[in-house]
Amino acid sequence: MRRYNFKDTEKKWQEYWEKNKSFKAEKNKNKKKFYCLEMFPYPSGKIHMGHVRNYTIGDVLSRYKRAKGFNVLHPMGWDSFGMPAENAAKQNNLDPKDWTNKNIENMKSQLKELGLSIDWEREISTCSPEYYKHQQKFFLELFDKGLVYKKENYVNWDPIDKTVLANEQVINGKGWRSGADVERKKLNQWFFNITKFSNELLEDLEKLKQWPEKVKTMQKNWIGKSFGCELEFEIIGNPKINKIKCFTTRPDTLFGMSFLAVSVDHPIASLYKNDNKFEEFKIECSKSGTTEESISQADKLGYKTNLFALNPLDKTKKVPVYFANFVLMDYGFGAVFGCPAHDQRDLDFALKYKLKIIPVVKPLSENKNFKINHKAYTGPGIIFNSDFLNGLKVPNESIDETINILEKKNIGKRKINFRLKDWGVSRQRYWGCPIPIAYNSEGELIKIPENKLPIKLPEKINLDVPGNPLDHQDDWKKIIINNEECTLETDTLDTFVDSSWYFLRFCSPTIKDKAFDLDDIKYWMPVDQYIGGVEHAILHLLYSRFFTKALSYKNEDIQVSEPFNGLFTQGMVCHETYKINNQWISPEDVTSENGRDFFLKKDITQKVVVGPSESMSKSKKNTIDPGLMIKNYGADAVRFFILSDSPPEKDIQWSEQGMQASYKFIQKFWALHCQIKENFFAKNKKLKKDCKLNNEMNIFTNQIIYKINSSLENFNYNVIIANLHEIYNYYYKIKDSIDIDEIDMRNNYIKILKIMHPVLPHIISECLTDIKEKPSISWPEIEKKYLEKKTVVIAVQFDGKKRGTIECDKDIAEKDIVNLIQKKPEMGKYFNNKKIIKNIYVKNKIINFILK
RNA sequence: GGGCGAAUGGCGGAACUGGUAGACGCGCACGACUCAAAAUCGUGUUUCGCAAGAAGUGAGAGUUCGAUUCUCUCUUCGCCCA
Repeated sequence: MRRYNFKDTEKKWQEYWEKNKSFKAEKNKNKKKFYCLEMFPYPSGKIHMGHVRNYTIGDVLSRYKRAKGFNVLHPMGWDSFGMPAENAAKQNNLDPKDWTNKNIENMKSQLKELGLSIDWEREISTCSPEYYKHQQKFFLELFDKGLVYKKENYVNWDPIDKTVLANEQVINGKGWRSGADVERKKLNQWFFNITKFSNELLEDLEKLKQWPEKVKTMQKNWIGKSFGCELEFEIIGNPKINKIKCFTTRPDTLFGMSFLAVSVDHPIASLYKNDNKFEEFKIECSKSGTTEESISQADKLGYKTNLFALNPLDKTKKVPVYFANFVLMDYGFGAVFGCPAHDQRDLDFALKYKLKIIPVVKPLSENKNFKINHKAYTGPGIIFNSDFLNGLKVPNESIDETINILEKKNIGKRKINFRLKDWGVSRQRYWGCPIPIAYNSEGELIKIPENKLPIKLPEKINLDVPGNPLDHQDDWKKIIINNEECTLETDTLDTFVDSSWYFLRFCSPTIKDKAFDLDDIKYWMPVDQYIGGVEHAILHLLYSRFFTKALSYKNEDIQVSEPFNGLFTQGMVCHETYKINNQWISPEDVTSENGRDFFLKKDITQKVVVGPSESMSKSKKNTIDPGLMIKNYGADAVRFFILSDSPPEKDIQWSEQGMQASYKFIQKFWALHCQIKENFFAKNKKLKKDCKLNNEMNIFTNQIIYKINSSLENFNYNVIIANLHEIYNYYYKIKDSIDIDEIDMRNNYIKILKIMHPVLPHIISECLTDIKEKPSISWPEIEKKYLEKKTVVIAVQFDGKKRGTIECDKDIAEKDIVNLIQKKPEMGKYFNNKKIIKNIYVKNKIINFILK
């Protein structure tokens, strides 16, 4: 027996797959397709463990589906535009393109070392003009459909990256990439009209049966549909303004109104242009970001105007008008009425500025002296203190009935409002897809004509300039359109645009004149299984859904309404954190003898402080390099470990011990294979008959195929690993047995190898060819007769408590098993002096005696 | 503050539609091999108990012949939104 050499063997099979184009996907309408897609990576330089987990999960599924006879499309590409390239290039005086392409080459070879069953002929890269030229066409197509527009608005400005961030890219008031405090700034920006599809994006979530509920809920909340009404308030105090419009979901609390709050960006702000104190207030407000979150966390600030608003239901009541920092211009109409008694935010504001607090909803248990102190009442109840609304039940009856009244009086209108805002796609960066728009000398907007596309990025330019480097490219910016000299738009597109349609491009990756072939997407789309991190649950998935809908909007040729039929979100890879003197230390520099106390490798007198296990990140230095692991243990062992231990949707702890155990499994399995080969596959052996263990082996094999099969269908990949251990344990037990028929063993063992193949493709391919089998896999059929047992072990309960088990024939009748148990001496003590009131018998599982 | 989810040995985790809790792995203990160690192999490993046995799936209740699984209350943790 030779030791298993994973280095040579894995290389051999990777070359074999490449040479034989084993994973090439070709459209074949006679075959059922399966499109398996993992979220494509950003080419940052090296692959990380998150990639290993993501792509291993997808690879196991792809190989399984291929074995099952599906025509599998399993492509890979690169999300290659974006800031890190630009920053790295600036720091090291490189070209972003060179930096990116070098990273792609490196990561591609790393992915190949993992033994992934990818059709590399379909590789795409979003920074290539071959890709983004189609994106520019889409931009113009969406422009023509009225789904793209330009407007001036406040943006989240990242002062470090010097770019605009979408609301969802602002986390806790900081830029998601740079971590800088986000500022408010007014800019002219390009937008995609995603809100046009708000309702569709919400309703179509229902169609996505194979998506995690969690993700659907997150999207639902993000879209944020709310039912309410719009209201007009009469304003007095300044003849230039007589009305302000509001949106509210609680019109039934209108009699509790004690102020009206408007955004500092509201049109009426123009009345206070020369008011220094107002300008100061405005600056104060702009210090917090524009997200709902940062606004809600900021102190409630107000600026009292000389205006008053009349309560539309009782015009004898007037309330002051404030500018307030918690009112957003782009939600509703930038104005809200304040009802302190029933909204905590309004209450905080009212307490601060000593405004009236009038309760108008009381819980059923309270009387009409119900008072509000420091906690707003938002629960159900009954309307009071409200004239003709009194007695309405909150919330169902009161809201609806109030809107009816408002509509009748012509004061308000029923309205549905969405939290979702249009998608700002302008970025003031170089390394992104240029927007195919120019401006003529009058500043008019000109679409770039088809024959001038693509607008390619200029190469080898100076990036070390403030703001957008493209602004400084005077030669590049000049373009002649219809004999007129125009200036190119210098904004580039948000990289989320690049990833909003790449799954379509994979269907026709090399076609030149269009983004995809209709027939190709008709065959391959939608993606049957999409796999990626839950961190993209909102942004990327919502944008991709929008983009798909935008393309099929006014275009009957495209019948895809949802891009991803199935979605699986995998958990993160975590590792303990280490510190010395409050400095993070990499696991590579740490050593331990007992697994409890850790020391610095190069100086073992220095004790390392062990912190909690957290998701691997460069900043905490708790990363493990997959390249190194593959080098030390082999791809099969790494794949095996990353799937073991935890269910794929949950976080997994990386452990060196676990990694080593996986490596040992590979070695042990090879040793077992060699023994089985010698004992059962040698030519000079003779066949035997009536072997005792045949039946047992057949039962084991077919049961384990059944188990692995259902685990594969349900993403219970950690259970599959446990099953592979069981396979080893069982076959190790019978490997030298003389009580097994050779032909039977051979058949069973080949089946076993086949079901192990998706997880461990290299060693299993080697085992198969080693016993003269083909390395291409067809999934073994289950022989049902072996799933049905002849005898079963039944649990025996007395008064619901298990007291023992009994082996008997399958499907035994109730009276027979009762007889059998009563005759058993060890059961006697449970029956003594007691009467059987009844017994509950569940066939082949359990019998329960109720005694008295 | 709201929504969603989770809690099972020393650890990661199994358990089909309510029916034998703890599969599988790690760790640990003992043993074999060895001059010795590592590696490897064998045995054991929920807790209490010498044992027979009893208890046991975050806490408490409920439904049921029977609950890790269903219902309610609570505690803790995680994620998302605010």
